[in-house]
Amino acid sequence: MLMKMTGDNNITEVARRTRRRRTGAAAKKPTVADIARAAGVSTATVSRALNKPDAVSAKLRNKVARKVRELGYVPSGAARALASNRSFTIGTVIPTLNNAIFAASVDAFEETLSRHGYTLLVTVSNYDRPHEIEQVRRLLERGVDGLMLIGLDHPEEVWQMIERSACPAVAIWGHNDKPRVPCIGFDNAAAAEHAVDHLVELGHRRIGMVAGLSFGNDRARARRAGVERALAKHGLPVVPALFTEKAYSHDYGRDGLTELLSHGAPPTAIMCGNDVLAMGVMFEARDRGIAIPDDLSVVGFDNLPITSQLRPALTTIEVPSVPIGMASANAIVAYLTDGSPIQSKSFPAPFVMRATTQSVR
Amino acid sequence: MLMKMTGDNNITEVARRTRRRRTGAAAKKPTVADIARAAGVSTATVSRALNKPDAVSAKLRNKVARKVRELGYVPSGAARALASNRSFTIGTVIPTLNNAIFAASVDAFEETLSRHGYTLLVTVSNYDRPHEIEQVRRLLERGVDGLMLIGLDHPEEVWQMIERSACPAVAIWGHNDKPRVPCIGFDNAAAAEHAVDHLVELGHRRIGMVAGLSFGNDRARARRAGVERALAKHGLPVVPALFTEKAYSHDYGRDGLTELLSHGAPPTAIMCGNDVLAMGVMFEARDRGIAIPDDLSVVGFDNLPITSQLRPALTTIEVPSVPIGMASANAIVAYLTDGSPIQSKSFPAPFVMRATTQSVR
DNA sequence: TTGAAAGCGCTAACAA
DNA sequence: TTGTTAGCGCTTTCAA
Repeated sequence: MLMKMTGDNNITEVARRTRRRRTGAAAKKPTVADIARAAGVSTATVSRALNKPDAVSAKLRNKVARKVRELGYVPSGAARALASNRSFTIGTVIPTLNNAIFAASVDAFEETLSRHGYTLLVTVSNYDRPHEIEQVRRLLERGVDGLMLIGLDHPEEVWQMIERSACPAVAIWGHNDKPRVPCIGFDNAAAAEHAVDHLVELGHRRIGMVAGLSFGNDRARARRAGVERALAKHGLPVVPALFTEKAYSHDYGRDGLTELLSHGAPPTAIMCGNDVLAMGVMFEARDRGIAIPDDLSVVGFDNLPITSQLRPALTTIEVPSVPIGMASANAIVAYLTDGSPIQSKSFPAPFVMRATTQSVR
Repeated sequence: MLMKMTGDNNITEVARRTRRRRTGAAAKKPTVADIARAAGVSTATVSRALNKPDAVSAKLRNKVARKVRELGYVPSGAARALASNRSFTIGTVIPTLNNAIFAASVDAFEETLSRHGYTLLVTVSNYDRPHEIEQVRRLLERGVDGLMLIGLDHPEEVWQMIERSACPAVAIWGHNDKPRVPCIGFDNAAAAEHAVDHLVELGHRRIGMVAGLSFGNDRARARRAGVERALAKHGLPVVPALFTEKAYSHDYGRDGLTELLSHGAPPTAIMCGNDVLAMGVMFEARDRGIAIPDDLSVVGFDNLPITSQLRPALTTIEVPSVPIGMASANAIVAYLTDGSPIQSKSFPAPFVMRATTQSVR
């Protein structure tokens, strides 16, 4: 501390040292300036060598590359984001990761993003709307370049924040003619409707449903609506007592069956809002000695891997979660790369006929 | 463009306008300076009002808050990170989200982080080591404040990057006396060993294993090691033909059983590396008419929700994935908040005895 | 193809 | 308690 320096430098140096102390005395991480100095070029050249190599002569490019390696230089994402207004980061808020179908989509989404140099910021809402608003706000603060949301059912505040921030967004899993943001998904209602058509063809007339919770969940609602639409189409009654909504677990599925069975004229076929509920129904039926599909037909939704292993194997609907994840990531990246507008898209959700459905006896 | 201005201002203004055009002509997002001006205070006061409200008089605090709302101000995470050297972002690289157990941990991890104002950056390695290195590098570039890794088996480069960057890290799911970074998990080997003890107690002498792939996977390796250790302890032979490693799917589990069955003296009990493999074994046994547990005992690992619903219900080992996720998030946050060192911790992994194990007949 | 230099928006040291 | 101001490390004009 005894060295002499000019006033200005002194202040600068003190500040610099103070900062360093905070970081932990030790390693001063190299910056572009350090690389530039070591390579005998300007910081602009270093930046260019790193980001648009073609704009730099091979000689300098190599020299820079060598120094980067030698000094163990790691660019600062924050500085880069601040200067370029791009974070190479995409945000998402999903209800929960603890659901095989969401996880598969997110997995595919991340993988695709990663391939293009983007990192995924994951946030979960727990199906809580205020919390979702908060999460979107935070993602926007973090400066994400794009946003992915599950479904089309979001608080107005969410849409507004997205619009104000001009952040490109895509909603997945849903399907709608005039969504607030482009939507890459499939037609939940049509898929459910088609399954019921099949049941009706088999001769079922008393068809019930153990649906997923529809509040704030447009997919669950669409599936239920599809069932009701099909019933109406076939001139069948929608018996309220034969429709119940349950949270996502095997046990709730069991409860669902118990509930429908308590009706004077129980259903001969049950459409379920998802495979987990359908499995719950199957388990409860098994424990009650109700034979599936002889006494009762059951249809699931999602086509989880295990459903094909059960006996009887579950008839269900395949959800294109991986294609959706990939397509939405690609759409966002394309938009960010060359401005191609994000197009809504609907994937097919094939009906998977297996062994839990049979002609009514 | 006909207005006059001084040389210096001119340059500045042009640059400013150019930037703005890139962003999309329209909305000039407000900055601290705008808020400061509107509220008639300094930028420092705005910053303080936002970050450490107690350091600002109630009057100014309110004034600032009002202007923030009025102008729709959203702080820039990048600028904040650059200036403060903190991103309030934690990174993780997991093998895949498409695995109920990881997903549950990550879900709990994120939730806990979120509660403390942190956002989770998720990255997946797909069990690919070079890719994992790349992902860690990217997370570090993004300036994460902390890192969460699955297991203790990582490329040397990963450890080095973590050390060089002085980024606090925690490994989860594993257990080891001298891990490279603190480890919050459970003793996979001991849990597996305990399960085998149980099998031996039931009189089993020919015990096989359908293990998970152990390459680059210390958990799978530990589970296998635990089984071998238990066998040795009881003076039982480790028959190589009775040990096989399989990837994560029901079908591979089926293959595993087929393989062990081809041995002259097939096992009377099979320990599995995870529940999915165990279910595969059960399904294959069912299809072959092998009665579980009468003809064959089976033990899984993970205690997936569905295992309790199967008949017979699967005997397995409970993995504390949610506690692990929460504890590791809390540990990182505590470190970041007040420097409390991250302590390794091992949770119990209880043996869940159900109906797939029985005395050898 | 290269360099000089002006910011990007914020925080924090220091002075008042 | 508040204001001034110097950066944080990078990108991107603009000029050469």
